[in-house]
Amino acid sequence: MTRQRAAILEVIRAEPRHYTADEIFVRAKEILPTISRATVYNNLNAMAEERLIRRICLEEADVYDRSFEPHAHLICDKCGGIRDLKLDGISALLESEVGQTVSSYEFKIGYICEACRK
Amino acid sequence: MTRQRAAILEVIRAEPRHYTADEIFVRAKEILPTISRATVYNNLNAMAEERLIRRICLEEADVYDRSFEPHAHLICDKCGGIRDLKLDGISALLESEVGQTVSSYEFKIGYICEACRK
DNA sequence: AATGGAATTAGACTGAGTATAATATTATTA
DNA sequence: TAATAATATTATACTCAGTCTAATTCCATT
Repeated sequence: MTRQRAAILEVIRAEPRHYTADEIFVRAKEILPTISRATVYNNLNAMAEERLIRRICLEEADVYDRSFEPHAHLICDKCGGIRDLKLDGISALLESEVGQTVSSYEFKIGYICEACRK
Repeated sequence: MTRQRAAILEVIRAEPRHYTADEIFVRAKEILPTISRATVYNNLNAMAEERLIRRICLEEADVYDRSFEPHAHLICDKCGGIRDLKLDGISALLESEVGQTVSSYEFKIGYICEACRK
């Protein structure tokens, strides 16, 4: 665990929200001013590969989830805000319907968030 | 329905596989040699908006689905191949767990396809 | 045939993400 | 501790999917 990776993880896990690579870069720079953009991208890719964090692919840019723990994402059609949603029963459903080992999944659900419904 | 949009739809619906915007551009050019890349992107965006087709966001580039009909996508971790999967019971599960109207969803499931398992 | 609105075209532009080559750090061995 | 090897970081150039723009073409309506 290099200082750079620690800083990146610190940023990702500081708040529940989901950051883009560039937001993480800017915030990590506040902790480690010499950190390079490439290092941020490298580590995000490596950590996603190692299943330490999860990449969520959105329209504009990818964002990152603080853990790999499987859950769905509610994405507001209006403001683009993301909310985590633990879906009980999804594993059983998947297992029975897919009929073979599922390595991971990404489940994005469109809706209108409370703030935007007002 | 312009000739351009018709050509794009013809390409998308010619085969069950999922094409990138650029692949659609190349194939649409065979039908309508003067078609422009911008037109392909414009129409794909418009048709996705109108829920005529569906955009699937993959690592490399987005691909398009011939219909908007809700279903999940099995994506092979090795070769990247996509297979459609109709998941019965997902609507009921979503309705009960989300607790409000779901406008659409995108469900990508990682697995190893039959060909790659051999 | 003339008018006006909408779609298309060509090509310049943007920016998220990648590749590269040089440098710095850490681990290993003697 | 010093020398060596292996790995990670840095800075920056680069790529390329997708967007933007301004000029042109198409098509419906009168």
